[in-house]
Amino acid sequence: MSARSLVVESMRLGQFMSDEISCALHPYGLSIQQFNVLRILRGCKGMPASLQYITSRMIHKTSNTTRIVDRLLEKNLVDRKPCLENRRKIEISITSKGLSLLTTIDPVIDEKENEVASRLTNEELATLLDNYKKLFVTL
Amino acid sequence: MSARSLVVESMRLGQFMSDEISCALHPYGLSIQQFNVLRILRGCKGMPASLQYITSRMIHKTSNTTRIVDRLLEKNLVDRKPCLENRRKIEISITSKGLSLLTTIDPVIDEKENEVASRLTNEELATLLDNYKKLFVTL
DNA sequence: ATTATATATTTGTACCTACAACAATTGTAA
DNA sequence: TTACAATTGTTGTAGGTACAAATATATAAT
Repeated sequence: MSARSLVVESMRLGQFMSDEISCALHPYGLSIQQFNVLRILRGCKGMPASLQYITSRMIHKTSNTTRIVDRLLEKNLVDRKPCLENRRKIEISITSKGLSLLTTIDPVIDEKENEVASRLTNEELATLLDNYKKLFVTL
Repeated sequence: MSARSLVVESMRLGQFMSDEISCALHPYGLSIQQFNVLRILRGCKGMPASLQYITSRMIHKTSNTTRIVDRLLEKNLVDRKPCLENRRKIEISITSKGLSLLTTIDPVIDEKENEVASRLTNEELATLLDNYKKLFVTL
């Protein structure tokens, strides 16, 4: 019985977290996936990233990165250039507009994350993350 | 820092669970949402359910139940009749074909759920579910 | 050089989610 | 009764997920 609860409640919790973040992002016109791609690109610190690299860092591995990047392009939040060394690749980088949007959003998301995490003590949180590791590979 | 991990890893875990179940359902041509609706209807034990009732039991509350039921209808896994007492409502029930499909799938899902749950001890599992309750309302 | 294989991205399709607008029906209150 | 609000379900649209096939380029093998 609790095997089923584990599966169902884990899905519900994931959905809950996703809803919390999506909701906080809504005023900025970003989906959670678009936001994630922007944060991945910021993490590259000036180095452009290939689509393949971005995909490997996303939560939904089978998500279609091409089309998510397309939407960020339309909003001028990212740049996209063919890679000269390897013409199969394209180089994606975050624009200054993208960076400044992230700077605006950062504190909102931080607060949301802290608000949720504050429902657990530090010990409970550590135990939870530890149990996650036993359940699945968390790169 | 671990506030962010909590949010991200919870989303990842939810995705992992969802993938595991989706994958097990794939040979039977059911999506996880379609499967969920069938299980909800079986739980009604002969009583028909309204779309509203089904929606209230689903993991994704904003999911479009009309269209998910449409697909189950096409496969003759559910029935759909107007409600005579309240003509705004419709009555959905699982067919015998739907019931026997569930009977086939049940052991496959049970095994998958047990396999995942076996990675934790009973005590760890209880603690995990307990922490879930602190994080969000699990009806 | 030609062929085969691997890599990197794009495109297509079915289904789902989120949100909003709409239509029909029912309930309520002046 | 008429008007207004609430309930129930449907439809439309944009974006996303999952899976598979297609395209282009690069690398390796013969």
